[in-house]
Amino acid sequence: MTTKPRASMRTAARTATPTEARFERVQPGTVAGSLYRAVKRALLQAIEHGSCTPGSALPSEADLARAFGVSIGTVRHAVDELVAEHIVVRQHGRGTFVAVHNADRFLFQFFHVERCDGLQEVPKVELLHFDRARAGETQAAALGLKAGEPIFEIENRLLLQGQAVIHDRLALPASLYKGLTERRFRERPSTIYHLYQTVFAITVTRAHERARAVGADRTATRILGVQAGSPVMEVHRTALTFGDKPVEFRLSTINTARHDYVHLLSRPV
Amino acid sequence: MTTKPRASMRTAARTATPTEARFERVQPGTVAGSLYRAVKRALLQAIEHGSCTPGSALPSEADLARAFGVSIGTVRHAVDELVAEHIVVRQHGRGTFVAVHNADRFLFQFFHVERCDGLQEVPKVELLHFDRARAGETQAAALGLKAGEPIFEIENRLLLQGQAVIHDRLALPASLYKGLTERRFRERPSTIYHLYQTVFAITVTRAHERARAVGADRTATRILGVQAGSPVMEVHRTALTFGDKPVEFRLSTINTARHDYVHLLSRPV
DNA sequence: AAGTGGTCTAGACCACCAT
DNA sequence: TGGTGGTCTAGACCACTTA
Repeated sequence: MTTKPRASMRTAARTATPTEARFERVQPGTVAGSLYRAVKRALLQAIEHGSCTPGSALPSEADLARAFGVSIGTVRHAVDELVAEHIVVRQHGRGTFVAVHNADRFLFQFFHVERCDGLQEVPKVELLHFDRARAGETQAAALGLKAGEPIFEIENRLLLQGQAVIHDRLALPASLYKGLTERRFRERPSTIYHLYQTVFAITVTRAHERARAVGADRTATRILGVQAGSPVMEVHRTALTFGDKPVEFRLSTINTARHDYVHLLSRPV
Repeated sequence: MTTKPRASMRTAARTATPTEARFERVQPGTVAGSLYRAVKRALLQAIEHGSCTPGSALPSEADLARAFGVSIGTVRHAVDELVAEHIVVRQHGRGTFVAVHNADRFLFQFFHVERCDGLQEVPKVELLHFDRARAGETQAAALGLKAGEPIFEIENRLLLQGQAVIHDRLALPASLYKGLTERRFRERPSTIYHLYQTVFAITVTRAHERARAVGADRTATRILGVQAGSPVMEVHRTALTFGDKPVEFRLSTINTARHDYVHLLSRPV
């Protein structure tokens, strides 16, 4: 396919390389025929399979180019796409790092409720319930399981400005979160997605949500303090990891009396 | 955008005249210091000021590089960003075209209501009311006007699968849409944003929405056929053109009994 | 066959960060 | 000062569309 003879190039000594990943020369794959896509795939594999852990630096672009046997421009093209997908983060003068799920990222990418006047705030999360259960129809469908397969079921109440605004019911496939306990969940140091990422090597990369307006049921009145039957928003979120594999289903009930669900159509570049 | 946006694009490109824009050599500007940003600004100016009209082809990348006195790689970097912002569309082997607001783009970028089972459909729009009015507080704030400034107020009912699902109330600054008449609005050949673009040279580039759940009022019951007080979604949308200038405010009431408001968090690349 | 965008190379120099 | 990403060049060849 390529005219250039790719002479065997020994991978450079990686004594200074901060990750453990070993990269080999790439050829344009058959699936997505371009070289930069092959490089991207290789980097994704390394991140997905734990050779490059969240927060660690990738090898420098020059090193990657040498290791893969491609030019720097090709490496940059691949990394550009990973940056656009929030998989890695570039820092001028420092390096390129595997993105970490911290509070900022959660607020920016995965949390869309704010006060009517536009005030944004990281929600305070109260754990209400933690249990093992079996997937119902909806949960199973969203998670790609069969009904009855084991899941963790977790209930949270989210507070904004000290007020209960959101009731979340999470469903996690038990097979993906082996060893998860209530204590471990409760004592996580950061966001829930940070817990998934650091303890279970599950990185949430994308999600999709479907929202509708419903009347508040008993549960909503009890947990959010709204009147029975009063209008609240109900959001079904499925969170995905690499390869669009579902790793969390979340049913949220939002009291939109003093808060809005915000949606930006086409972000600026 | 699961279907092919090709056909419409193709027609548009064939009928439109090639661009008349004349480009001069660029220097790295003082605002955003890089050369490719200067190229991007120049292209945006040309599009915004009508030298490159919607549907027409940009000069080829080689020509742009010559005209601007930069290398092709620099031109591509600039165009890459315009593509990411949906300002232009590349077509391999044909050229790069100023994006047209057609039904496909509307569905893909600006319409987020679909049937619970995931069925997407271009809504049928019924005009209910068309009038000149004066901006209220909310409308003025969203549009960057003073309360009382003249606007067009337009009411639509949107049908999906033959059922009334959405009630839209649009507010347009009268100063931006001089000569707009009910007839012109009613007899538009395509989407509303296509009308803005072709007749008033207003291209909607982005929008932001704020959604909440409310009880259906008299108007909602009359127009959507829902029970008084039943939960419906209310969405405030502000549509923006270049430079984030607001050009439309839209208040939507959505009957979410059989339809969902959909939100994709982080699109794939 | 001619023209377009898509990929890729093999460098260069600059801006930024840490030491 | 050395290493990183950010920008830019001046080409080459490939894939695709149209005439």
